[in-house]
Amino acid sequence: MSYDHTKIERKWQRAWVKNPALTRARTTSKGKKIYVLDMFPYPSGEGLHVGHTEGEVATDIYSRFLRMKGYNVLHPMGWDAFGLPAENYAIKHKVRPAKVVKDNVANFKKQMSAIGLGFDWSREINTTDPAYYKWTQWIFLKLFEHGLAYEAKAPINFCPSCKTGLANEEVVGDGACERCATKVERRNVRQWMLKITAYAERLLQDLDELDWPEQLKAMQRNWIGKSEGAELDFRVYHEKQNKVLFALINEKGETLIEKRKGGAFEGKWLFPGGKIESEDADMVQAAIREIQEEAGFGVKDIEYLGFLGYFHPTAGNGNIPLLVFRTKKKNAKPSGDTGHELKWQSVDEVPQEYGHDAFIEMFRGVRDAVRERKIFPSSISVFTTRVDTVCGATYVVLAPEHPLVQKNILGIENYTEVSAYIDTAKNKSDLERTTEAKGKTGVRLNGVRAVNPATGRAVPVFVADYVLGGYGTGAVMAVPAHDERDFAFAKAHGLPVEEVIAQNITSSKNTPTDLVQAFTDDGVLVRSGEFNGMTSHEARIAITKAVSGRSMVKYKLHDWIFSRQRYWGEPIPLVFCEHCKNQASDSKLRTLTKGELLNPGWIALKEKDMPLELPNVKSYEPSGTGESPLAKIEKWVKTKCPRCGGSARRETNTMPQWAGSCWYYLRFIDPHNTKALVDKKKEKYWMPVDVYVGGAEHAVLHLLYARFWHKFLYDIGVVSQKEPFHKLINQGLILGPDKQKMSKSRGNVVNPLVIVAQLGADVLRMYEMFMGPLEDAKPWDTSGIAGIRRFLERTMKIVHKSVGAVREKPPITAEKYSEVLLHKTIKKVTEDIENFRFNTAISAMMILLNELEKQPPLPISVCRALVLLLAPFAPHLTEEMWEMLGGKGSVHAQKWPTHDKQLIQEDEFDLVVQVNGKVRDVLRLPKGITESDALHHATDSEKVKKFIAGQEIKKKIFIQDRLINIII
RNA sequence: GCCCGGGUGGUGGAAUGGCAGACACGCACGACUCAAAAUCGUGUGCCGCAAGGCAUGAGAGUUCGACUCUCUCCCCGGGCACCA
Repeated sequence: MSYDHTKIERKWQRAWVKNPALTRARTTSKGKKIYVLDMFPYPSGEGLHVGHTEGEVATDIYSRFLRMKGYNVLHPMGWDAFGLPAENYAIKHKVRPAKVVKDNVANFKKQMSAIGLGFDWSREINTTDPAYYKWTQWIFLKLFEHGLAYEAKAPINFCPSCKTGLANEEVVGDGACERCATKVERRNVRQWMLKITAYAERLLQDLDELDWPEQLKAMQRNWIGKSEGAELDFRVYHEKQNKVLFALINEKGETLIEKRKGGAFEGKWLFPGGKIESEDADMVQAAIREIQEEAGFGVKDIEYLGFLGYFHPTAGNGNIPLLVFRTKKKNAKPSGDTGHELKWQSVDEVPQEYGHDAFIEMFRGVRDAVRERKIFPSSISVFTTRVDTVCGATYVVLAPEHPLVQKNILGIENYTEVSAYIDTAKNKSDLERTTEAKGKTGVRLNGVRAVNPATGRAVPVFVADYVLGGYGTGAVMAVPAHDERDFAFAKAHGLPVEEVIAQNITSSKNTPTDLVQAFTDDGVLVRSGEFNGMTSHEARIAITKAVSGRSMVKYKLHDWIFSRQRYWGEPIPLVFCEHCKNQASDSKLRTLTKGELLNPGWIALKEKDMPLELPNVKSYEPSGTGESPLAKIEKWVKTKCPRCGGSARRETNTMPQWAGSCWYYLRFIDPHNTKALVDKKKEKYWMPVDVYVGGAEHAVLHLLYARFWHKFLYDIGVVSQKEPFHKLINQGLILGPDKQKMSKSRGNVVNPLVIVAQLGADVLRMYEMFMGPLEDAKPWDTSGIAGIRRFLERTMKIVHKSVGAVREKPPITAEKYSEVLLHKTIKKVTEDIENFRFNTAISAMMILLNELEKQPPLPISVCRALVLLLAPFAPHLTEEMWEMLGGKGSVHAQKWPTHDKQLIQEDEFDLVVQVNGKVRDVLRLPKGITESDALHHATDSEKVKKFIAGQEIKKKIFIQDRLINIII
């Protein structure tokens, strides 16, 4: 009896095509469901390799097993086919990307079928199919409508090779493109962003409920990067400053002035207060007092906005900061007891000839500055997680990107030097910033001082690129004694290091010594005035309150850069309408969505006009200018505004590859629905995905993005669950035979079809599972594959022999021992499959076969049980054997065998006899034996006697039906 | 540097705190064969003739008993990396 795998596999694969119901999910919403999902592949030109198939074989085994157990199993497959490789291939070979995708998909499907993967092909989806991406665009429209999509022109990661912007998550290692490993550049490109940060807390919290690998959860937590702390304000001032100018504006942003009556200023237009001089370090408070006195406003009527910069109202007067205040009073009129009647007016109404021209110009500028948000706070907000260390803050550092150093509004005396430093920092690549991490550069802002809010001490201010512009407030209070980075900077620049946290109370009595490194743990406060003796934890609360700090939570997570300047992606369904932007008056605003208000001029297409299909273009070549190839198709770009009907231009950026995979698991549930993304009832039945299998490389990409979209869909009532994927399993990488990651460029790719041709699909499947735990990384090594082939051949042989024997004479009853082992194996294999421990399931079947082979021929019932156990693993061969055994229908439509609990209840057990913890004998004894009987048997044993002879038994440990340990 | 994993024969890997090395590969020997392959059988952690001893990266600890729990260290893999 030879095992002609090619013949058998062809035969059964054909049979399955004729009977697709075998692997289809039932379209009912009744019965226990299980949704088993693989991360759907990108159909690359190279086809599948053995690494891809590992996870798919695992889910196939699991699904086949569950179907036999009677579950309604959904196990679909589809294609994540948008993205650069197809587009690049299309450019190179001058073919349409859609054609490339079609060919590759056909190849993938062929390969999968050859391996015997039983997907429910009636639910096949493709992200590049307009009928599919209609709904991807629909979700985008919903995100836009809810104000979660916004346009921004910001420095982003740009891959010069892929010629497109990338998300932060797509930049790996030391600043390389995730796809092509090219170093990314910082570029200012207009982008669409998705507000994933709005979901940061929920994305973090809900991780706890998920049955995911800890490693993966840790990666997401790390990426979200939550830290709790507080923002503290450090007032800044110029060393030589004891004067301020200030302006008062009303709610419309008009600068208010007054015309004085009586006195020396009779008939003159003046600014309230105008200029004050004070020795008070807190000039804002001084100014507020002045306004109150002059105008009689209460403190609550005045709001401090910030300061505008330094001015020279008259030649030779030096730098005087201009502070801006706003009154919340409608029609503000002073009722001050100043003896003269005041009339407040906007500076614009003042005839030029009445005022001091320079003053009028300057104060007119206030309105524009407020409108354009060019008002700067005269304090630096810093974010810290260590408020307890604030008394040790001996300087303040700004990031080069900090707005306060972008222009010299602080009156920095060495501004030339400072701006040169900022330019250098900007031009540094991420790599340079990282590799230079140890040596901390920076420049002091001469003339500028900041006030430590806890100590009142004035400290110097620096700009340094070890402070990141994109995190927190872009400014830090530096506590060299208790932060490693600040310590390094302080040492490099000769700045004082002052300890304020001691390990414990006793060490706090010590005088400060020269630290060799920062002490970064929590401890007890010292040299912190009234806070001395508090623990770090207590102090954080007390100090935050005392200095009016704002408790704050920050995340490392940034919003998702969502647009790509490439062709092969979903078009973003928005148009830009100049008309709608300009006529956005109050009454019309009501018809605009949140998204349209947030992004003036951008108008959403109507749902009924989805999908917005990708037009055909002559060239897919990216321009590299930040424009997508779509921009060149004037006919497509020029369109009508769906809101006002006027002329408008389409958005020409496309969505990133991740968009389609953010929700595909929902479409599998209801793939042909034209009315909705997914039917609510079906969604409720099938979701969540019970088991999701795929690689860990998607930890902070697909898996984070999909969770984000899912939560949004939950919020708008499209889905019923907070999380999409309940249990997640990362199959380990299968490395090439050289123990390197399999890749085309390394030339170490193993094509599964080669194994299929040589040894058969069933052998390939079982060997991949037998290599080790699914989650472990392992190099591909075929040296052990013969063992699997032999196992299948032997199984076939024993079945054949038994069938033949039955024809000649009546079946022989199995030996009792074999029957017990059979049922133990049924139990073991069942439990192992349930826990994705396929390697030990296979070894259990091998043990059974080894035993059964000792006494062939076997009764047909035993053969059948063996074949059923093996069916999920070796679907082709077991069909063949099932037929040989006269089974009705497909083996995969049979009921999974159950074990006989009574039968495997043994009445004897192996008592392990230990002397002083060392095993000396093993005795076969009846279960339930008492301690004294067990001891009696144990001490009777010759092997044991040798070790206890003539010695007193001091102690004995007896574990029922297991072990006795005699201590002498 | 930080956060996760992991370290068991020649190899892949098994072991609810209770017989370490299941199962498989490889290897050795034997059977079959003129011979070889295939197949089947036996053996196979290390030291030792044996009795026995030693062994799960190293060292300590908890325990009657530790691959398993705790601590320190070393090594390998993955992730993050000036995130205040």
